[in-house]
Amino acid sequence: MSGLLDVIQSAGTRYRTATEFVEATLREAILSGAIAPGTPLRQEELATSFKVSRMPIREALRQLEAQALVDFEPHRGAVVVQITLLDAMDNYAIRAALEPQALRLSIPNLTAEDFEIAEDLIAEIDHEQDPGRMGELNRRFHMTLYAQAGLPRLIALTEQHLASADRYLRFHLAAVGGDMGQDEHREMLAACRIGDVERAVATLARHHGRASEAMQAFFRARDVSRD
Amino acid sequence: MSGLLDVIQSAGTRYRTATEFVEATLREAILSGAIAPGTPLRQEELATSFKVSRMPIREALRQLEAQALVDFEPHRGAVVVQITLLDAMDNYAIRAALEPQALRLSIPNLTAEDFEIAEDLIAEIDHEQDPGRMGELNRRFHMTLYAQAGLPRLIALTEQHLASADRYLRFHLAAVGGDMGQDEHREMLAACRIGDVERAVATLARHHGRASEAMQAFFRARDVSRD
DNA sequence: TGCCTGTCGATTGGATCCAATCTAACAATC
DNA sequence: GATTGTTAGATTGGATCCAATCGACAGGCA
Repeated sequence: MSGLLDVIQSAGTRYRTATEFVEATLREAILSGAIAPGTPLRQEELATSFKVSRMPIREALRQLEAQALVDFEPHRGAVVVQITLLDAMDNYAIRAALEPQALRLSIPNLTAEDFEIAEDLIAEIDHEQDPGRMGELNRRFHMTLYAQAGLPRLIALTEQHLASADRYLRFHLAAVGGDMGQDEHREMLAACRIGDVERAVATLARHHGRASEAMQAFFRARDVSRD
Repeated sequence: MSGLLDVIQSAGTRYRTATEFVEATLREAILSGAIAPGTPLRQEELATSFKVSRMPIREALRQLEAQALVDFEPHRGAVVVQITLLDAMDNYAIRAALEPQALRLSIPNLTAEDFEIAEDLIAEIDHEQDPGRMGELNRRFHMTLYAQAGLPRLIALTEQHLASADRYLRFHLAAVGGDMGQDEHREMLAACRIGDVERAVATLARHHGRASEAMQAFFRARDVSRD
């Protein structure tokens, strides 16, 4: 371990084990696209660049496998899972199931502070140019509205799949022409404020449906196979 | 490895690595309740009983951690996650979100063969006494109706959480007095046969709602803390 | 030419070993 | 008697080592 934990600990978030650090870093890299889909993840290579042995790498890869971020083939190693239209649709379908549920349960518990945070995030998204940060702000806006659902596993699962959506962000933005759906964000927030669960959920469904259709048309138009 | 893989390969399902075998076996044991919630999973102990070294054990435990079946605490090891009312409600909420989505997408693709299989499973459940097998049959019935959704991740995630529900099966059966909700099963299947998506989904929602409420009342009545 | 086969390097799966940390029991102090 | 410090054993995290498997390529054969 030696020098690694020092670096880790000086970097803000504290990780208690090398495995945790490797897992979090790799996940972030995969979700952001820093490591391209299809890239083979050589254990020895990762070990030297993380300055640890292969063991924490392997444990981290197993966790990422369970999160469906890498494919494992015995004696052939791990590969970053591809992005296909099917995967994108799959992700949308899962989010379209989980997010309304989370929202429905959360709305009754949302506070004035939550509304303020959500309001600020909408404003930030308006002024943001960088696609990567836009994705993060979008994620935080949605999670703010879901966070009071009171069921930790539901919230974690929702966040995980919302984060996975970042992998499709480039395509998403291209598909919808840079429109993050701010109108729907505002309408959702307004509905949450007055406790109108049905309208909030319906707006969210429209949000998902519109994005999903745009993405589908986009992929169909320029064929998936590349990238 | 030596003697282990022989045993594995003669046991029906073939596992390609010891890690896979350990992971599947432990998950099964946790879900069925063979390993009680709260049990610490000592790596050395598991290693000797599986007749492998600690390494495949560790990788398997990491995967189970990502599936929220064990809790990991640095330098303290893995523990089978507890069963609480909150967890049960969490699981219901997730299933209540995922399963209608899977069903909705699957119904248009269901074939006559699927209906036959589902029909047979309903009959089998009628005549089954053993709670463990009843849980499995119930799971297979539901999955049969979801299996044609066409989205692999959605299906896998649904199955995973349906399987997790087995952990609450004992409580579930006690709560509903042994009634697996066969009336609703029959109504769902009938609706699927005639392609009535809305009625099928509504019946499923009733199925979930009834089970969830019974479980909640049951836990409340006899307090969660024990078991 | 085209196909099969065997060998070699690369890479992973698993075993063993060492270091770091936690738990628990016990001693010392107030 | 309760609390705190200390130390030994148990247990995990990580490193290193060895064995098994895969892919590519070269050579033999029809």
